[in-house]
Amino acid sequence: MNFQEQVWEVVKLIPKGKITTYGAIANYLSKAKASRMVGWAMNKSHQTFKNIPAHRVVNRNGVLTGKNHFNTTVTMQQKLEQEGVKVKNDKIIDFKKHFWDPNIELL
DNA sequence: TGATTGACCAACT
DNA sequence: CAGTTGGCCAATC
Repeated sequence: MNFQEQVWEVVKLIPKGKITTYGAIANYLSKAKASRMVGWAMNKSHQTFKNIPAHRVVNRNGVLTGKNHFNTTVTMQQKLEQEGVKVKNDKIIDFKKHFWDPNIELL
C-alpha cells in the first residue's frame, strides 16, 4: 500500500459537506510532517482517478490552495458550495464547523 | 543515479 | 513580525 493510496482511502471517506486538512490526513497516516505529499498525491489522483473529492481537502487555514489544479480556479469553490460549505475569498467560512478530522472520526 | 520539487506545516532566526 | 529551513515520500529531469 503506497502512501498516496492511503491518502485516497481517507479522502474518499470524507462525508459530504465536510472538509479536512492535508496535515490531518498526514497525521492520521502517522506522517505528520508529510503533509506535502498529501497535496502531491492529490495532484496525481486527479490525473489517474477522478473519483477523489480533492475539493474537500484544504490547508490548515481553510484556504483553497489547490484550486489552481482543478479545471478552473472556481471549480473547487463551486463544488464545496454545492455541498453546503460556504467559501469566501478562497477561504472556508466556519472552517472549524465543517472540519472533519480522520484521527477522531475514523477511530 | 543524484538532485530537484510539490495542492504543507511548524519551528527557528 | 516576516523570511528561512528542515522534514517527509515519490516522481520527474
